[in-house]
Amino acid sequence: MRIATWNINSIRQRMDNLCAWLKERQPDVVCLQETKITDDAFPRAPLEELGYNLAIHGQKTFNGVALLSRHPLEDVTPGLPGDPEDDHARFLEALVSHPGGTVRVASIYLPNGNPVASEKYPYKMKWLDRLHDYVGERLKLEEELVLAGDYNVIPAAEDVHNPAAWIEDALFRPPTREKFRALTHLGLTDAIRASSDAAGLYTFWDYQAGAWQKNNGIRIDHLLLSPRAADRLTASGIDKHVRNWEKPSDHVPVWIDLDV
DNA sequence: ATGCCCAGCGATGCTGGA
Repeated sequence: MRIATWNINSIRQRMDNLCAWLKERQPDVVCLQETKITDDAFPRAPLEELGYNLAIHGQKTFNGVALLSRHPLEDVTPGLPGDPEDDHARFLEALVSHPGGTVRVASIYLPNGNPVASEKYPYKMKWLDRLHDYVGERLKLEEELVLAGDYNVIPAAEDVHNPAAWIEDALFRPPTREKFRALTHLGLTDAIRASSDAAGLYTFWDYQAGAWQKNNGIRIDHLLLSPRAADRLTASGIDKHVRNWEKPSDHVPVWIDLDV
């Protein structure tokens, strides 16, 4: 089973690229972020015509997550537990039911957190704490669990072209990375890092200042796997070439293959 | 040294992104 994540930066602006990439990569499940659309306006038809079931959790203007799946989606649950006041559409979980069993998949759009001196940074840190609590509970189920999305966290120096320029940024400053490590130390495997120590495996390049042309990128889109999912991991990849397409998102798709 | 670009909203220049 192939599972992918992609921050598409507006479903309306990216539908042509999304459909072209679906045909090319043939994923079974896709976690989307930054759909930027309300559920009633979500363009379902082109995706359903390609054979995907949809689960969507959106809002007007910002955020918005979705799941596409060739297999049936059950237990569809929007929202990360732990803060009833949080009305951002940043989390959507479902159980993918395939012929050999089930895989639980969550599409995650973690808060950016900049500027650090604003209320946005504590919101990000609290969101990481909530995710930590959620993962602790979920791992008790000993399922195949895939937490995929835009984490807005650069895990380590080898995941950023120019670490010095990012050291005070909400995506890379040490307290952020500390919380991300605490999360993975619960027992999650970073799928890309399971197969390569190479530096320069980026998933985002800013639209500004020729960042793409200079390969001034960062790795912030991750698939984190439960032990049972990690045991089934056979391949992973970053579809960097999509950043060269017309009207690209600033993020590119990341995918894994699970032998299930 | 700083901003550069893109999207949404909605009517024009702002916010948010990372």
